[in-house]
Amino acid sequence: MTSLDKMLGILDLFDDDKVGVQLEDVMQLTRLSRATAYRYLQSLSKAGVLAPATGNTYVLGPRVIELDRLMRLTDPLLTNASPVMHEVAGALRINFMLCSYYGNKVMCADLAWPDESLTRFYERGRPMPMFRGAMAKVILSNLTPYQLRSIMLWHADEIRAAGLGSNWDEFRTTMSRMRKEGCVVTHGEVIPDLVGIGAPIFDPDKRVLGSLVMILREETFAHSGEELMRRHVIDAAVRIDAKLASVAEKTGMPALPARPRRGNVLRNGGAA
Amino acid sequence: MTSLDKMLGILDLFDDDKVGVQLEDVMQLTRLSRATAYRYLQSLSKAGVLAPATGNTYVLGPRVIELDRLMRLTDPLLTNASPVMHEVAGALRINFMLCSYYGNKVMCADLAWPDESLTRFYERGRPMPMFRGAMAKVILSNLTPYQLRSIMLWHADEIRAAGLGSNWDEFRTTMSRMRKEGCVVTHGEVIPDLVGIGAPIFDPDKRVLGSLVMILREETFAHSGEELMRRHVIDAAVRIDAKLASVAEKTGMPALPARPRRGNVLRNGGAA
DNA sequence: ATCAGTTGTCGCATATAATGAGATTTATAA
DNA sequence: TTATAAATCTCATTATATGCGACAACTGAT
Repeated sequence: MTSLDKMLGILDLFDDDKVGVQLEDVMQLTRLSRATAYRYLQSLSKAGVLAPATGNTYVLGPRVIELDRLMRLTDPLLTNASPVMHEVAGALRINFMLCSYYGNKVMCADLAWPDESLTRFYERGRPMPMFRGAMAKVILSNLTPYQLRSIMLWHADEIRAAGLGSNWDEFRTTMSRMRKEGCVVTHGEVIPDLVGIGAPIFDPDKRVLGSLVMILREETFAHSGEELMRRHVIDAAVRIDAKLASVAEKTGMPALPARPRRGNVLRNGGAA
Repeated sequence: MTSLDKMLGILDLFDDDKVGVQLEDVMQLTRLSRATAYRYLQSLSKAGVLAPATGNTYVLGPRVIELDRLMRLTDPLLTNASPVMHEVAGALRINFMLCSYYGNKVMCADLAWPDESLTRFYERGRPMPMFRGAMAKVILSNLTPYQLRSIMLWHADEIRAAGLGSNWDEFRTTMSRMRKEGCVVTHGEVIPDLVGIGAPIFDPDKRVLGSLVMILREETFAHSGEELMRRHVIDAAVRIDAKLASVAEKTGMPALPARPRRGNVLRNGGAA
């Protein structure tokens, strides 16, 4: 572990219950001297990632907000897909979620939540499971064979536990079948009593960018007719694909932001 | 400049027009070898701050969104002040902005924008000037003498340019007067034709957390009566202070997140 | 599915640059 | 203002980041 990694490890100290880190925390984490712990905190503070606070603590800094703003501004998924999602959700009075794929994580990127009778379990920035739920499966199934192979290599146990196959051939077959279906329907895999209907969103090069997911109660789902709902989701996703393609056309391909990809996964286990 | 700083410097490469960095950019920035540039990118990617993307580029990663979510969840300003601001803005049909103070930066934390006839110049995450505009001045004027002194030491020219005083005594006097006023009114200092009326927001220890700013056109301002508008802003700010205090009471002081502070300013020029 | 070309990683020797201890300065609270 | 705690600096030491070249992983074209 390099000093770079140790410094970045400080970010791991933050979670929902810990809003500020103290020198002690850093010393304990890194096993480094007081002076060096301060040096790390200083570097992060200089970059604005942390900010010194009262009470000998350091809190997350303004840079985080700035960078998040940049992402919101430039994420093709947010800028193109969100409007479509909100429109469709509003018209149908059904809840939707937009998920983004980041090489090793599936994250909720945006919500359209017209049906307030359902609690907003999800929220922007919350990490989603990788092998459970429509949002994840629809993305997984549209990855390249190469990507799938490396994921299998490192997450065989989780894949088996999720019932996606106990070996490479089974996994591959399951994924292939899901992909051909055009969308994935899951029942209570993330939250009990909720059905997710997910369709993939592709960039102009046909790489999967993320997923659009309809979320409804089992009861509503039963009344609405599966076929119809699937069509709604797929149609919306296709509209988004077209929008992405037309933007790419207009701006001349290269201007479209590059999309996340797995790193050198066979070596690092998909940590990147 | 340490290697830690050089690595974090990679974040500077991103801006509104640059959504992905390439190896070349990093090598040029750091003047380091190909291998080391990759090492930096790898560390940042492992931490999720960056994500490898197609086209040999690295984009901002999911960690940024996660950390931003944490900040939104725990920022006392957002959780306490936003609801009050939205309520007041809605009732008056006047636009408001909530600004946060981060030791060396003033940033827009949230907006309530009921009057859509004004363009939304501002947005969450956009850095604000430090010496211009009601949002900044109201915060500045409520810093401790110690903090003011160190700011004067490093930003004397900017302070003079902003007309806040050409020496320590003048600056101190100006700040003191503003503080006693209870709120600051500025005309077109950030955007022409817009008036800002800002009031400070304090934590239970009477330290300034940020500012609440009413934003209206010169014309509207003239019609509305300055005194009345000032009262509206101050009243809202006081309500927020009370809310913050009562939360602190209930949870038992220490649970209230610590607030940003300037680092060792006399040495590092307030970079932290 | 296989294969050439590109992008990313690794192993190792070397020297640079990070580290720890303690002195010193800066910040905060009384 | 002064006392106390927090943060930073100085400097000798050596651990560790660096660069080079070889190699592996990935991409996309056949």
